[in-house]
Amino acid sequence: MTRWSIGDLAKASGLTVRTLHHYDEIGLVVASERTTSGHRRYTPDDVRRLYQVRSLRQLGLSLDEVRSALSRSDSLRPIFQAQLAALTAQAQQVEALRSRLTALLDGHTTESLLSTLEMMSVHESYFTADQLTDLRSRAAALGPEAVEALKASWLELVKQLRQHMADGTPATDPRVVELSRQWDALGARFTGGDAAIQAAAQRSWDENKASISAQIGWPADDGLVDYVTQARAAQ
Amino acid sequence: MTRWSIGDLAKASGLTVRTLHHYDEIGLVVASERTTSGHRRYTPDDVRRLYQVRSLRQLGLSLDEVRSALSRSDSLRPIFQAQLAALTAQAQQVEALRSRLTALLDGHTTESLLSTLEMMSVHESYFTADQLTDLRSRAAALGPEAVEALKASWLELVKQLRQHMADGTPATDPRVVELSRQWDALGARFTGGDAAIQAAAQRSWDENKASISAQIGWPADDGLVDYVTQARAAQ
DNA sequence: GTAGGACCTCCCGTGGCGTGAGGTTCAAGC
DNA sequence: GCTTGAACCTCACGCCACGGGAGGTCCTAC
Repeated sequence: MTRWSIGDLAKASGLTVRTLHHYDEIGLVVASERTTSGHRRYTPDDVRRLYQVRSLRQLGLSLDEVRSALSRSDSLRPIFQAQLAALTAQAQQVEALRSRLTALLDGHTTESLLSTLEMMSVHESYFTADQLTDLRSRAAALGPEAVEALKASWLELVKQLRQHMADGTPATDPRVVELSRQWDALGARFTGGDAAIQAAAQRSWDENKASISAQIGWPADDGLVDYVTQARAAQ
Repeated sequence: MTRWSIGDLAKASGLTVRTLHHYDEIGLVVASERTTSGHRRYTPDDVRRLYQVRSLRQLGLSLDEVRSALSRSDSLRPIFQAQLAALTAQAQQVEALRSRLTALLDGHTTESLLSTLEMMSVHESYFTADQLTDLRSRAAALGPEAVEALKASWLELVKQLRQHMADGTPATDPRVVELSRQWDALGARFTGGDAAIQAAAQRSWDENKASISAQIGWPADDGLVDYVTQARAAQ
């Protein structure tokens, strides 16, 4: 029995009949012989080739890569090296995702998960990767409680400012100017005083008012930012 | 401007117009409004949803997973945990592939790459993962030179046995019996004397004679194994 | 009023097969 | 020799997350 039927070969190799059909279709592993009625007969050479294909596939190569790897044996080493580089990159990406997920799961309540994600997502459109790394490391350096404290101060600040707005206090009022100074100081704690990051935040703000408003809990287009801008001018 | 055109939203979010079309088609992020002529108008709520989708996608979730994640916020945590588990598994697989590739690239000449792979592949059909780990750690413990020395002894043994076969020496001849004892001893060095591994090897042998023959460099069906089996019976 | 960019829908293509449908052939038991 | 059920054959559509193009309409700025 030196010829294999497709079913026996499928069992022996652990692949499916459909997969062998597919390899035959695309000419990757073709049954060298056929019975008169058209049934595939795999020769030992075909079987050898199939096992080579299977092992290369198990290393994560695409069928096209497998094909060219088998076409000339001297192309194996560069292909392997490329594959190793690709796998290394993939490993890094997977690790990055994993750490983000673990951080999210560890540090947040269920309700805050989505809004946190949304903020991250929005921000990533406007900050460069380096800037984000910066922001994150700063947040990490401060520690989670400090970050929470900052957020609380922020909300308190916003509350007072809106109260002044509602009261009709002019933006040039010393109390408002003082609040705007605190606003900027708080912002600097987040941005590290980096002008580029502040500019990116400003740009993000200008272009995303509407969509950001909901997630931070107060209407974004009620003129608060403009009010602070005016007050800042009077500093 | 509280409504976004699809092009502007694409630019702002970093996605393509086609992607937004796709999300609209499958009902994941639908533009709540249309102009009279049919152009999509995204409301702030739509934009918010899009950013949520984008952030969940960046964590590696499928569109279906994103959909169910957004349907009920309490499903976020389990979904994240599942995703984390999947990513962990993926990271392990990628690492396993990477180490296999590095080992291959470090330890083998170009010509031996393919046949090594093929043998690995064939063996993996017949050994369990644990048994393979066993085999590999034993090979690692012996060190590469020792493994090469074993292979050389093996080839020498085979050479002598085939000579005896060609000469017509009966399998019960003491010299042949001694050689069969060495054969088993060598095998034990590989298998660690594990009966299950030896049985798996035997099964692999029985079912793969033809395909194995080429890679180990001598015809597999010339009766050598049967000859040794007879000799072993006379031990 | 006209150019050209933005938008619309429809539809085929990707990779690596899974999963039938509908028909032929093989192998084992009577 | 005959029957049956398993194995095999060839289409051919489906998946996932869109990419890309055709062919047509609409909007906006000059």
